[in-house]
Order: sequence, then C-alpha cells, then structure tokens
Amino acid sequence: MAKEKSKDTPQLRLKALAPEKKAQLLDPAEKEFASKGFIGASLNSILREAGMSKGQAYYYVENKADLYSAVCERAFHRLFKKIETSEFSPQTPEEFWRDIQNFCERLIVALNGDETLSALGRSVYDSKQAEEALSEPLSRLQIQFNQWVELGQLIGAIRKDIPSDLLQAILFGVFKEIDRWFATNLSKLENSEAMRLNALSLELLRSLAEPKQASN
Amino acid sequence: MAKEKSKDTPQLRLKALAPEKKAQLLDPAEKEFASKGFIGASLNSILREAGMSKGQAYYYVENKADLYSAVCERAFHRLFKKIETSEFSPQTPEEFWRDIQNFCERLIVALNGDETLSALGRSVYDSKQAEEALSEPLSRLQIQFNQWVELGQLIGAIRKDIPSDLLQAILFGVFKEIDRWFATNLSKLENSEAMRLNALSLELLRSLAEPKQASN
DNA sequence: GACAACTTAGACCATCGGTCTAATCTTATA
DNA sequence: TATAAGATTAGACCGATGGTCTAAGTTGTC
Repeated sequence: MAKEKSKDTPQLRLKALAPEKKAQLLDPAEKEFASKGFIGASLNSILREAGMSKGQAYYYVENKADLYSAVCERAFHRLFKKIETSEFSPQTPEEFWRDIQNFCERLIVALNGDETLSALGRSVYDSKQAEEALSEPLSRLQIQFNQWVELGQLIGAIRKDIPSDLLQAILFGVFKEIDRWFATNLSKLENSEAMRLNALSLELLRSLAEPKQASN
Repeated sequence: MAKEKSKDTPQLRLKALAPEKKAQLLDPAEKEFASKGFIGASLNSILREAGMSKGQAYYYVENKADLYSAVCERAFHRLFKKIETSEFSPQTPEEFWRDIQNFCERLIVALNGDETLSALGRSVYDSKQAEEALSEPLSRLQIQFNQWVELGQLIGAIRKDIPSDLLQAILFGVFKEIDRWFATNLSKLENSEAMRLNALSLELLRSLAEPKQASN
C-alpha cells in the first residue's frame, strides 16, 4: 500500500500523466486522425512523429480505438469550453427553437475557428469502427440529446409520433450531410448565399422535428 | 493481331469471363462483403473460399476495391431486374409522389426478399473507402436521381430553393438512417406499427423535398 | 513442333495493429 | 546507502493484411 493502489489500467495512467507528456502523444495523434480518418491513420506513424516507443504508448492506451477515443475526448472538452453552454429552459416552442438556433450558431462559430477540430469531428463518419470507438462519449451525447427531445416534446415543440431514437438518427443524419456539404462547398459560396442556406438548413431540421400541424 | 487485340485490363478480362467462373470468385466475395463490410472482409479469406490463387484473382481484378465494385455492380443488376422500373412520367405533384411511393414499395419488397443484397447495400455505409470504391456506379445513380429531381421541380413537386446536390445528400442521408433503423428494429416491431412508420418515413422524405408552401 | 500470347501459382513484400520480455529507472524501506 | 519492489520503457517479434512479381503452365496458331 505504497501510494493509492496505483493506476492499473492504461486509461487511468493516461489521465494521471503530466499534460505536456500527454500532449506529446495526443497532439500528433489528433493531427493524424483528423487528416487521415480513424482507419487511414497509422499508429506507427503517430508514434514516430511523437518520438515514442510502442511499449510506452501501449502503457497509456489500450489500442488504436482507445487512442482515438482519448484524442476525441480531449478535443470535445476543448469545444465545450468554447461553447460555454448557457441555460436552457424554454417554456414555449418559440423559445425552444430560438435556443436551439442559438446553440447551433455558437457551435458553428466554434467549429469554423478550429479546422483540426472539425476535421476530427467529421472523422467519426469515416467508418463504423470509428463510431464504435467513440460509443461511450457518443452515448453521453445521446443522453443529453434525448433530454432536449423530451423537453421539446413536453412543451409541444417536438413531435411525438416517431420513436425518439429514429427521430434522433434522422436529425443526426441530416445534420451530418449538411455539415459535409458545407465542408466541401463553403469556399465556392457567396457569403449571402451561405447565410441563406445556413438558415434554411436549420428550418429544415425544425420542420422535421416539429409536430405535423405546424404552429407557424 | 490474333484475335481482337485481346483484353488488357483486369476489368475487361473479368467481363469476358465465363459466368460460372466469374461466379466462382464473386459469390464468395459477395458473401464476405455482405457479412463483414468492405474493410472487414478479408481478401485472402475470399480467395481461400473461392479456391483461387492470388495471381488468378488479380488477373481479373485490380484490387480489393475493384472486386467490391464488381460484386456490387452484379448485385445491382440483380436488384434492377427484380424491380423492373415501369414508366415514370408524372404530370402533377400528386402523380409524382404516387410514382415515387410506388417505386419505394417495390424497392423495399425486393430488398426484403434478398437479405444478402440488402446487407451488401448497407455495407456501403461501412466506410468512406467503400463509398469511394463505388464512386462510379454511385455517380450513375446520382445522375438518374437528378433527372427525377429536375422533373419534380419542373412540375412543382420539388422545391427549388436548395442546391440539388445538397437536397440529394439530405434525402439520401435520411433514407440511409431510416433504412438502418428498420434493419435493426424491424424484428421488435408490431406489424401495424411497422407499416405506420414506413408510411410516415415516406411522408417525411416528401415533406423535406416539397416546396415550402405545401400543396396539401 | 515451335513460338507467342494468355493464364496461373504462390513465394515474397512492406505495413498494419498488437504482444511480450528483458532492461532500466524510481521509489521506499531497512 | 543498499537493496528489493514496482513503475516505466524499448523494440524485437507476431500473425494477418492487401498487393507485387516471376517463373511455370496452358492454349492457340502457323
């Protein structure tokens, strides 16, 4: 009983690591994952870049998926610090959608200011394996999302005739495609057109989620 | 100039191959791709199953992606023979959406009758690499799709305020998520509920694509 | 039968993610 | 301060992957 039982899983060891050393591994990993995707990224190449031996890396990380997860988790926190989510307790559908719009706008601003972060985010679509690697943080996101949906349903802002996981999948799907499209086409767009489409996209999501007999 | 200049690319050689021999390679490949996805499928394992040497396979196929593409192409033809697309020349939005619904129904029936085919279809979502491997047939599909969209726009069945590739991405995305959801949840569903959701899904797609001031 | 083209087998390659062991470095206690 | 115990590190090694290459076998033609 020397210290505190000591850390005996890679994850705990990584968490207890000095920030600079953690960065020594996670920075090159983030760059590689963001640019090559989960599957395309080479572990060996990351380690070479990090100047780190395999034994060392695998002492702090269980496998490739675990490393990816650690990288995303860190990036996720970075994003959340930028967004600083404010209170969210709408009483009417109008308020609900205003708050959602507000949130989306801040999200977009935050992502636009950090290309690596948004590329990393997009890497989740890369493959099923990437999604599985993030199943834990993603399920946390999903819980959060479901709370919003339930709240929205409570105040009549969101339809109740679709199973919420199906609705969620659809909304995420649409969001994903819009994100993808903007990522590839933004540069070719006039500013005004971009803003119009942005607003339109949100309306689209709203029209999907709202009860059928729309309130406007 | 012995024969006809002979086939000097793997693709042409494969196309000229006797059907049974083609099947000897493509059948095991289809099974593997459908069950393991593009990335998860093992080429070596396919060849073992097919009783075919590497040299032989690579004589008829350029690489893994090319094999996947050949498999999908063949499956695609199989699907189309089942669907037997009828004429499609609606004059009004109502007719347009009736025809679309008709098509979707036949598509669903065809897919339900061929589990391997639908699993193979779903394998496209497996990874970006899978999608890239099918870029050629997919772009043909896209052209077809765009013709429908243009026709729909002409007769006022489809909105014109969204770039058609964005609209297409969104519709595909929604379709994909619905397909996925049904693939995992169908068994748990009551028959009547399944039918209700099915109809609702189509309505959803329609509401996304229709001009904003809906006609009904 | 000879020559050329087509076809096939499978050894071989670099790279992949991952494992394992032996060495080293740290720390705590006697 | 010596030593034992634990934490950490290096990197050889592993099986499997997709892909290449060459030498042999097969086929068709004159």
